[in-house]
Amino acid sequence: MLSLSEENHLKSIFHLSINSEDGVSTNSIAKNLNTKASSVTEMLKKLNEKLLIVYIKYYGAQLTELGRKTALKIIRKHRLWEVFLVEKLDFKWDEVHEVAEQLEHIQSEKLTNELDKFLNFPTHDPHGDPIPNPAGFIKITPKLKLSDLGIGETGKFIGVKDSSSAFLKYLDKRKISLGCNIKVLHQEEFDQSLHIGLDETNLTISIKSASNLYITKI
Amino acid sequence: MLSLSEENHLKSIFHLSINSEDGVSTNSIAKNLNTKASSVTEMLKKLNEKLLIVYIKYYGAQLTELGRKTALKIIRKHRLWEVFLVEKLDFKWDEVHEVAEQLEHIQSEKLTNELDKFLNFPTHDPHGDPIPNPAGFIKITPKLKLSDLGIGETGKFIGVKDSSSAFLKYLDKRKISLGCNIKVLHQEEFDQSLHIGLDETNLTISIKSASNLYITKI
DNA sequence: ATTATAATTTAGGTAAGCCTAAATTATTTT
DNA sequence: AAAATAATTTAGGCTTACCTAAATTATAAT
Repeated sequence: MLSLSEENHLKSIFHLSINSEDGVSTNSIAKNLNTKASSVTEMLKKLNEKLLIVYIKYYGAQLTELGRKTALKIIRKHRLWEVFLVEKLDFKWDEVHEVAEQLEHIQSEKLTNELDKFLNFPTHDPHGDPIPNPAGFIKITPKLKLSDLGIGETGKFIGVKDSSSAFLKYLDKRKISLGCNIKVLHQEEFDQSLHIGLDETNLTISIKSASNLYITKI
Repeated sequence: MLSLSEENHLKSIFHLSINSEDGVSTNSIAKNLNTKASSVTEMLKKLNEKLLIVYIKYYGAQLTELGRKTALKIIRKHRLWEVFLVEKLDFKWDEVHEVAEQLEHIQSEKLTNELDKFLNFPTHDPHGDPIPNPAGFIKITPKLKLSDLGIGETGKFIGVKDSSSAFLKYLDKRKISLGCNIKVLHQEEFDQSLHIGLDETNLTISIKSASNLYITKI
């Protein structure tokens, strides 16, 4: 069983290593977790001992396969709880993070898997990030935005890039809600705005808005 | 903000002071929390400093009004999560405690209140214990058992006393489920068993089973 | 290639929350 | 009421997870 701090360090290393081959630096972890580099060094030694990372002095940390799986199990919980908060408890997308940061540390496989079932096995969280399976497996696919679709293509709305409350209100007003299917009907030439079909209705949104919407192709 | 350990001590004192006027003893808390008396003494000093309890050396601890409200807010969360686990995630009544012990420490008033709403403002947890309101107010009523009802009276099934899996299976088989209404139709003289009405059906249960079912009168 | 700067680690300290063992106070027994 | 026993507190240690400041190593600049 890992401590809260150990779990947070693992998660941080996972996120920071997404876009880089080599070791995650002590400083970047410290910045990410709002602690000091010396505290991180200490923890890296411990995680190395526990075979969760490979830590080389002055070089940085890399997750082992075990560490990666462990991180992804925490991330799985985080993202499932986010879905729960938004879909069942009417949280806004920008309100979920702080609470999910706490909920992700609850230890109970049964809880996680029952929650998954209750939510109907969602594939993505409200920010469009994929949810790992129970074994900590994840398919990393580049995030697709609505603006990436061609004319005539349809996508399922799975998340937002910018979750400012202004943007969320904008979506609410237009009845664009998580999970709905959006078809790109036409693109204006002069400002690239998109005409889209949504359930029974059609509407127009700016290219800026469209590039804020994450989708999966259907 | 209280630490996990502070919260657990408060809760423990609350539960241990239910049936006694005077101070809760150091030893009883230690036993309850699986720690040592010396650790408890330390904590009692701290909680006393924080005005959550009144602690008198060699006498024991009593909750202040603030401490009581604080304890009840934690208990509110515990019981709401228990309802969630049983009603939404198909946990059995005897599986919920360990997980609820973790969930009760999540800090977010919004979360607690939205959960309450989502569960439709339940009044009792699956063990028949009342759920405090958001301000930490609780109406303590003696637990009523089905066996306490008179002939012709109806009660709503709100919890079980013994939550052994044998008993839970017994209830499942007879389709006696949380929240259903039970009317006492008749009592056999020779073994005190009860004939009860339940939705469309009638059935007979032993007096022992009846005294295991908590109800509220309707 | 030195030197300056930045990143990292080490050394040593602190607070929380636990522990054991010894000392103290309360309670019960005789 | 004194002695024995039980409960409680105090004293002193330990571990985890932080911290600051100093020392060390890596990297960039001249």
